[in-house]
Amino acid sequence: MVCMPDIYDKILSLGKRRGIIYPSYEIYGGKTGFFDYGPLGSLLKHNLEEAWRSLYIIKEGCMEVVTPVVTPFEILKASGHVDKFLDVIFTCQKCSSSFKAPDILNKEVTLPEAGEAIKKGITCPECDGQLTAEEVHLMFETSIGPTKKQPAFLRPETAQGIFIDFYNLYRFFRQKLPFGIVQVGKGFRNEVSPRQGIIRLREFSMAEAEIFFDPSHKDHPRFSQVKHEQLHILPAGKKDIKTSLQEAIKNKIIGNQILAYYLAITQKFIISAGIDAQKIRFRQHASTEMAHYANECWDAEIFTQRFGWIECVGIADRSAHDLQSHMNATDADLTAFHRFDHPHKEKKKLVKVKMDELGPRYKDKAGFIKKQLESMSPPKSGDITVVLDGKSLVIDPSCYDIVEEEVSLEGQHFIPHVIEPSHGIDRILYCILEHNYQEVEKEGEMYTLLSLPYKIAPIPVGVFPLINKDGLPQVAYDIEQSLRQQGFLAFYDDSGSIGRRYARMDEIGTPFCITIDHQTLTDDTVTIRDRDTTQQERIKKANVKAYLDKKFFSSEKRF
RNA sequence: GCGGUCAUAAUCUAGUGGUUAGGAUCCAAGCUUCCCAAGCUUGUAACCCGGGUUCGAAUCCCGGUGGCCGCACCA
Repeated sequence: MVCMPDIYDKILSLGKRRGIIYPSYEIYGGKTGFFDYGPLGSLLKHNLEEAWRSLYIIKEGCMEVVTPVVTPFEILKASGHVDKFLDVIFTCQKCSSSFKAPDILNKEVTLPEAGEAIKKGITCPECDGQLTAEEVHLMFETSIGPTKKQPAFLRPETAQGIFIDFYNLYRFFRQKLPFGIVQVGKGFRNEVSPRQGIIRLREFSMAEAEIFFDPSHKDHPRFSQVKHEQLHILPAGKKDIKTSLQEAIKNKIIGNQILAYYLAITQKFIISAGIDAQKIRFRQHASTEMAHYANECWDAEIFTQRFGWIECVGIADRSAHDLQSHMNATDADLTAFHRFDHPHKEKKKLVKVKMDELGPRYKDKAGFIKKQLESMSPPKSGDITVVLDGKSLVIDPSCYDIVEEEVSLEGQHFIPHVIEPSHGIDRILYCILEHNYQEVEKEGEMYTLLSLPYKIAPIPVGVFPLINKDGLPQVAYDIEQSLRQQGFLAFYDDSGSIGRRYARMDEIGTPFCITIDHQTLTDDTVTIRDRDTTQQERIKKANVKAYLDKKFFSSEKRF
């Protein structure tokens, strides 16, 4: 296909030229699926992640944790990743082609089953050669310990670290639901053959939130604030529609309010981060494509020129899957406790053990017998038998009383459910660049501008002397330093014409440029230029900080 | 993984076997410059890697690596 460089190429080119992104390991020829963030890219990514934290931690009240990347085998075994992130493939001995086993056998198979199929005479569909079966992981394998190696993986998602800590976190939140935990960090997937450049990475950054709640209360307290939000949604197997969240809930298109609430704030977040509101849709996963841990999942998809709709945020109802899995695998209690409004009282017959009789008679077995007696409901009449060392044993009635007591049940334990909004930071970042990349014609020349939201822009303000004499550079330099001391990453530049300096700043999305001219020397005023309008205002030097504070705080695209 | 296609400086590119690989942009130094990529001078900087054919290879052949497209895979 012959094509002009599309916007993806332009962004990669700009990114490389201006220190936003570089292909990793470039001087060694590069490695597919890995990208470096350069100086400005790091600032950009940091700003995006901070904006996300500002939303989830400050506004939504979640708390952040940091857990390891290296994850022992058994955790991902319990969570289902070891079994589900595994492909069984056939490799031909003769022509070395590889095939996914299910493609050839038309069903999911285990490795031994694939081996059986070979014994039964399955051969290479290309050349009829002898096949071997093997498993390939989509997780990066590693091991813990230099000598006695324990198998481990680099995490495929940050979420598991949160689930593992549930017991501690529930106590931190003083045993009250709902609460949310977030984590921002790296995840890894050893893609077979990553394409799509920065869109499909083997090592990527994600920002995940796990919202724990009582499944009998799937209402969200702030749902009413978002219920009129309009979303472009694409329900599984249906046509896409524009609808309000309220309608979507009413028509049972979205399963519950909590899920719907996070769809709404996801949309608000990505728009405020600079995504074009017209290029967002929420697509529901069909049951066949859902990850093993989810029972309802919506992807926020963002439209890009080269790749079309790409999944940038996955919002999944993970139900009790993960906590249940880790409970099954360990003895940990990962339940929450729901206190009834009024204790449930009921009369109950109980076995009361008399230890002064039982103890001397059964010695060291007495404790074990006591446990059994107390946990059983007493028979209406006759002897009570317990099982000791595999044998039935009749317990003498003198060892216990049967009493009727009123017991009060204060509440019950349950496994919290989880809604998970999971953001692909790198993908969102690319989409932000694409949606804010503008080429305008300026006096016959192509002029490049990144119209980034103020808080995302890597450099918030440039400071220039109009010309390099009469002491203007020193004044500009002092202002730059002063802004830096006050928390603004100001950038001093005195090279080239003033227009070129504005252009350089526009190209990396710097919202404001301060210029020092001769008037500054007489009345302490400076000009401050707006990136989007190119209009200038003249303000007092002393008011620069306040001016910027106000602009950055009242920006439409703030968080 | 299979097939197609491509690979020249930070970026975009010219270069059909023959001098010192050409241009533009960017970048840097200097001059100039009272507000939007102006101009002048100077400078840094490239043939993806490995073999082969040839007197001679950026150019032709083979292999590898990487990008892109299609299929497959993944969500």
